[in-house]
Amino acid sequence: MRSQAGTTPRAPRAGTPPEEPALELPGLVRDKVAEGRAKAKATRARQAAEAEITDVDPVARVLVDVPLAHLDRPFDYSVPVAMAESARPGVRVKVRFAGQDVDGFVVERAAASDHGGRLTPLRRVISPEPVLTPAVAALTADVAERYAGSRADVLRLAVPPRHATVEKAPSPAAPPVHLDPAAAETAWAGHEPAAAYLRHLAAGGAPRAVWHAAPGTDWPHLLAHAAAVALGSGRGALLCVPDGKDVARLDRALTDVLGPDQHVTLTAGSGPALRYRDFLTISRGARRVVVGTRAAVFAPVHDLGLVALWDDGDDLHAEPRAPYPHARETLLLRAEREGAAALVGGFGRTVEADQLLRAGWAQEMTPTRELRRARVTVTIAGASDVELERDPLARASRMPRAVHEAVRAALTEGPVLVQTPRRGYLAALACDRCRTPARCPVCTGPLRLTGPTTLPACGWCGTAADPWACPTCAGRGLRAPVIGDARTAEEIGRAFPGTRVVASSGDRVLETIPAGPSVVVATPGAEPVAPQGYAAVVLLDTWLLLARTDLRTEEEALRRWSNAVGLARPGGRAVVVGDPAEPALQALVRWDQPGFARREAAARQEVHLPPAVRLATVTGDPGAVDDALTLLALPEPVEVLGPVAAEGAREEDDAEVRVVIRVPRAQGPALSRALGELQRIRSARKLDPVRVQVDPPTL
DNA sequence: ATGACCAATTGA
DNA sequence: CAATTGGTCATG
Repeated sequence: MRSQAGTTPRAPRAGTPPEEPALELPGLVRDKVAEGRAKAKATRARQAAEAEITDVDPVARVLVDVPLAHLDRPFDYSVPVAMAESARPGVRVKVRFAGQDVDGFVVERAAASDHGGRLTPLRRVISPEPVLTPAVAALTADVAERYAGSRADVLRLAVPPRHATVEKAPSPAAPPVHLDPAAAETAWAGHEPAAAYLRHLAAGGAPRAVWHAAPGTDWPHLLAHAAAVALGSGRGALLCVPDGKDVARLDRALTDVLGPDQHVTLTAGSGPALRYRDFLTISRGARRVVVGTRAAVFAPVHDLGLVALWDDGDDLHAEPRAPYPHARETLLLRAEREGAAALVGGFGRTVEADQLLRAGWAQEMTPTRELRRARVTVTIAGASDVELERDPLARASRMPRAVHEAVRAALTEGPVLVQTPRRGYLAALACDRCRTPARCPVCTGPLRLTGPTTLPACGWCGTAADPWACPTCAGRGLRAPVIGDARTAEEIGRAFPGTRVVASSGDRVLETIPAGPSVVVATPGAEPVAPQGYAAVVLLDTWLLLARTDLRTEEEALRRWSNAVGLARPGGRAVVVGDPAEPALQALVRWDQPGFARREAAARQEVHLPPAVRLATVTGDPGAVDDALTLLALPEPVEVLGPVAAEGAREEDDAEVRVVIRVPRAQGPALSRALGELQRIRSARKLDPVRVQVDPPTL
């Protein structure tokens, strides 16, 4: 390769800067200078050999993969002629950065650089595949900013690792698709204003809705129809669900509605090769309908027309890796930036979704009164002591007679689902006679079993409860009230001899249920789907889900119950064992999760909790957190709570502390900016790291 | 991170 | 006075 003038290996002598040491320096220094010159000469020779710079757009802006927050911006490199074509925006490159070879993405090509000095040439284009589309590049910037995290971290979530073999294979285009425009409106009948929403979507619009599904709704089919409408408008669709089981359901529904080979599924389970293959299918535009779990929110869907999220209250939507983005927030940022329609649906309603309605960001979509009536009837069966004592059968199976009768009747029509809280879900103890939750006599904290052999002790202050006496009935016995699905299944088997009873929970989740009359005992979240829906759904021990002390206890319990009741068939029954005075249970009976969320939102506003306020935590060593607070330029008004010992920290060895920072909702972006700035300063000054979480899912 | 550079600090 | 250490700055 021919060298350019001024960059030839002979150039250094002529180009020597005036301040460079002259030749009469002592021997040692002269040797050093000579050595440095030889090195520079070699470098320039190498660069000259590789780096004749292209004429058109000779500058490549590159995001370098370094973990330092203050380097989180594009750097300019020159583009050698050999890479003029391949170094397109979106490709992976290798560049020299701060003396080392690092990976990066080209985000832009430009005619000139505003960088003063000489540009180093790109070292290598790793592959000409443009894996970071402009839309996703912009999204990663939004997400990093929102969560005060580094863009490199978000890019790692957004772009899967390369797999060279997979890249060689082409991605066949989807076959032509034939859609029935009326089918979607028929499927959505009964949810208002779905028809208007779908028409708007079909016409290329970007309507946004928070959707409350009627119980018994075959939601995968409705979402598949919505995706079909987006596809019919010449655009793509991205559907995000909590787990692999839901992906599988939606996968089947999409095949049903769109035919085969129109969509791609993305799950965490598939290996690196499959993951990259599916990613390429999407980034190359060979498929434009994508369904997946939270990792799919960054999928580079072409011409995105619709983003949909199912059951946004499920904690699986929260990414556990820094900077901890939530699928809901990422999708909504995406809908805004890419002008796509949005659909946030579920049997429940989160206060965050309610916030979208109150802010006027989205419209509400709910079942009509008629549809709700035609669907599932929910009743509460009180589990009063009296009833239990009179009814030995009920006592054995924790089922009041009313439940027993309902199950018996339903079994003649179809399968029955029994939801029972998970073993160890909360190892809080209760009196074995009257079932009053056992409380610490010192501080009224919940008594727990911390180990199989230890005495029950208070979960808050650690006081051992020995001896213990029930303040209600003076009983002396304690029991772990969570019986677990296996025991429950056994008990139900005895109560209904001749009925098939199967269990689904934890690591043994049933995909399908046996044909014919059967009782399925499942823990929350592990309920199998019955093809035609359940004839009856029973919720046992509802008080247990409410026994947690978490912020979202009630909302979360209602969500789990709603998801179980949602699996009932149209015309089915649901019977709930619990306290009829409990507001969450009343909301379930009335199928008024939106009303519950609205009241919950008001309550949170009063006590300054999200989403009425924007909240962030800063965690780390006491000194590091202290430094962080000094450096933080927080917006006003602001509340800083703590520092207090961080949760989960063991007493002696790692004494991490945490502060909670909250600001009015409108100051959220300012808080994110301040925290981002903090991380940049901290990283530039090499201070001890702190973990920043914006909107942590739990506190 | 890594390296360069400058300034203050330490040792002979 | 030179050698060393520590803080700051830039990385294209």
